[in-house]
Amino acid sequence: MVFYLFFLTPLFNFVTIWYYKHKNGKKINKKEYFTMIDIKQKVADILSEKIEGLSTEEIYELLEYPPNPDMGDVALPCFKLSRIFRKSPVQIAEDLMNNIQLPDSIEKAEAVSGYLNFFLNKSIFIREVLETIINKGDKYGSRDIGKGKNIVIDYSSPNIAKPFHIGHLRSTVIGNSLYKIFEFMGYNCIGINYLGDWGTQFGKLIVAYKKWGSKEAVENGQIKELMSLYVKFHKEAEENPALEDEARAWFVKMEKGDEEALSLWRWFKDISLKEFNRVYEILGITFDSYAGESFYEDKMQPVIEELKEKGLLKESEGAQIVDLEEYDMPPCMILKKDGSTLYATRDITAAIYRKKTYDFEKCIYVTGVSQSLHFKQWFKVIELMGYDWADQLIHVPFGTVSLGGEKMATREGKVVLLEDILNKAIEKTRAIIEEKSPHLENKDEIARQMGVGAVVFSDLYSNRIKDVSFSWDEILNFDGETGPYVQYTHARACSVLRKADEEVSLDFDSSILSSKEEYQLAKTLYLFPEKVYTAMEELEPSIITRYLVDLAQDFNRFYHEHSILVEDQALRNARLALVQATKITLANGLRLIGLSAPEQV
RNA sequence: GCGUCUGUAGCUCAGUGGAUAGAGUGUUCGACUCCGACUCGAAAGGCCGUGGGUUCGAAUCCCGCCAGACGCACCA
Repeated sequence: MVFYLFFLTPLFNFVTIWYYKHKNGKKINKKEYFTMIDIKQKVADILSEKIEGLSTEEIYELLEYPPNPDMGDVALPCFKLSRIFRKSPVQIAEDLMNNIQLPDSIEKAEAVSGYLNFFLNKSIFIREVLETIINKGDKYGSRDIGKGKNIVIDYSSPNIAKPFHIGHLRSTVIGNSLYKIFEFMGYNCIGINYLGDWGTQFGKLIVAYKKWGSKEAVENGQIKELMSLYVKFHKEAEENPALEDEARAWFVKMEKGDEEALSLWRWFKDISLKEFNRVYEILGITFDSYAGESFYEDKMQPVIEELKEKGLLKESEGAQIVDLEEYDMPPCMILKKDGSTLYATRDITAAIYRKKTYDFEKCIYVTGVSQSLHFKQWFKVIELMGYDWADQLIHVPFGTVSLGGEKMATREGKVVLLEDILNKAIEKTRAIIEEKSPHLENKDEIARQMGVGAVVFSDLYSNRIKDVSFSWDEILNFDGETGPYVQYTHARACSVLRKADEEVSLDFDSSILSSKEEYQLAKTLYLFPEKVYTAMEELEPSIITRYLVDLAQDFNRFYHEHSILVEDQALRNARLALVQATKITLANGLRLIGLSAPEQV
């Protein structure tokens, strides 16, 4: 699927351009054409006339961006062509250079040791890029490839009765970013917070509460009291394993509808939700559905029947399993020997329900990498049930968060609460604002946006599969490649535009923007749609995070080297357009990773 | 033991089979009468874990080994 989408990109552009060119037999609409600029496409079109035996799409795939600006803007490595044409790559590059006819938009082509390097006409390129961005505004980088298609994203999904700690942040922010990215690509997204509100851990909590807790203590201590009961349970259970059986028995009672068990469960759930919602509010994250595990309690029986009917269920050591030995996997357990259900039972049920309800094109699960096998197993069960949409289920794993080298474990009480981190980050930002911009309006809101931004950005900074070691110093560091740096850069661009106090006009002379900083900035701006697309394809928000740092750096270099609000009106107009385009792109990118883009900080 | 993932500058990390492997941070040295210095520039810093293989070409693909993380039936 990934390969398929990748292959489609150039085709999509090609077809779209063709469509615009031929629409109603009229000349193409300039504005529409500019929204589709694709410099590789331009080069591929030129080359395809001279290279026989390769389609435009194949040539497109060969093209790359040179590592160094001195080598041009787009390059064709001729080594692979060498075999087809039985000529040396050097020769091919030179022959092509001498034969191709360059349009105005390409200044020159140079053959250099087996590469054919194309140099764009800078002025035309900058004009096209800036016009595109300013015309499209907050749609710059968006597509409509997902039009009419649904994508379910299952993320955050904290366990009730456990505190929301730094480990939960990753699922929340990665999922939230994927939601925004797919939405930007035209998909209709359904964000589901699959709350862990069912299962044996409630049995444990009930046992602990009845033995060592009290109504008063829970009402006063809220989730912290629940957590300490949970921790105490595991401590005691080490000495007295019979407690585990008691806990399982209480869960069986829950599944059988025992009123005492259920009312305690509801109470614990309410307490937890209050806490979670407070954190989501600080983060500024919402969900379309909070259908947690308990939602599927009355829907599992038919699925178990279905597994039985399809001959997949097998008894083993008293439990009901689906044997996956044939696929080199341990069995997928469906029912425990006491007849109660498990995680996999609910996941399978939920997937079937979601397919029926949302008719998704993809259903994405954002969870820790430690659950990889679990997903592999039950995805296989769905396939064995004969559902051809099994390949639409996608597990998006992320690395483990550790605490000073040790794994965080709620059971042992070793956690850093997310709310504490967010509040500290906000506090720190607030202090900086107080010092640097004491006259700022709504300081509290800006402090929240930037403090949260710092934490979220740092979580989305590396490839999601990497393990992270939590450190207060790192998460509260606002220097270098951080959220505040990018947000600050955006605010700075806004500030210049405010000072200019004039409409940014599209009527500017792009040939004035001739410095290397200006050209480099335009090139980076150009890359944004491609980066967003890759981030979607690879389900990897860090691609956008990285890009934003590059863009902010390029802008700051430009800003440092050149004055924008100069007397020369033509130069001023052109540079303001560049600033406006940067502002738009930074804001769009920040939005896609779930950060605010305040205009003043 | 088996399986999955990770290993790149002192540290944290980027890096589509292609040209001289890049940022940030830390260290050293610089730049503010100037649009917001939470900024910018320069220097130093690399057997890309290791040994083979494939290829015109490998940090990138394949195999072995080493190190670490995470899994491997009644938790989620």
